[in-house]
Amino acid sequence: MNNNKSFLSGTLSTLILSLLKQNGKMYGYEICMQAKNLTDDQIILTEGAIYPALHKLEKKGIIRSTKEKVNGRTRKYYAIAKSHSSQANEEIESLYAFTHIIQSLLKPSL
Amino acid sequence: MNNNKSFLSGTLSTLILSLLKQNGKMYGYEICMQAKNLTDDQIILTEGAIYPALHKLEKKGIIRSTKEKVNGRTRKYYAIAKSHSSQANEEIESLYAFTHIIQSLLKPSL
DNA sequence: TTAACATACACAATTATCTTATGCATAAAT
DNA sequence: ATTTATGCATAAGATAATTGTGTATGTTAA
Repeated sequence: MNNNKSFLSGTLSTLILSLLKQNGKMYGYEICMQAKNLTDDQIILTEGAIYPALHKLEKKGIIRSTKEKVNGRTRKYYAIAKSHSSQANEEIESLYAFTHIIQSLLKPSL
Repeated sequence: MNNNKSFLSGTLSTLILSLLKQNGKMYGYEICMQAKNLTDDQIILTEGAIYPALHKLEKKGIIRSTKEKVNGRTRKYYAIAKSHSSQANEEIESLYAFTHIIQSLLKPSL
């Protein structure tokens, strides 16, 4: 990813899991586009970041992939592995909680 | 830092700026302790992370340091450089906004 | 009294992660 | 015909954090 001064650094894989959870299955390019569109171009996930992240998550067994041919182009769909859905949920909740902690640090008065 | 699966990755220097802004001046150890205490041990800033981050911010001119001897121990106080306070504020606001974007991605229903 | 804990800074090796750039390939649009 | 969009992948380099270590002083408990 590239903007927001790279605040996203450690959050990419968890964001991916969150999007996969919400959509069931998605392919890499779709994840990039959805993040971009949902955040009004504020979060840009680059291919150089997203594909290695997906590969790593798959290697860990947290997500699994299936290939599909659509309009002559191959899509590689990813979905959260059933066996790891609770782990994924925990990670997502953990990131959500983290954002609140940061907010409380940044604006302790609120 | 070490817990939260390292979600803090790209946010450390901005968190430092935020704490410095709130407290006027602080020394490294104090920053670690305050982050730990304010977040109920949820955010642990390690020395290996905090000191390089402080040095980098100082090198960039965003913060400045002054040494003070307290109880025989030397403390190196840091404060936001007046010339860079607006830049620091922008960064803090940017991180704050970022946390909201992430939240909207994680829980689009809310 | 001495071992443990707290305070306080710093750095170095390793690992993790992201950026930037590039490459391949097909389809649609201009 | 060329650009734009779709779609995956990898490699080099930069950035940044983890983990471990080192130095040093003050306090507290066994």
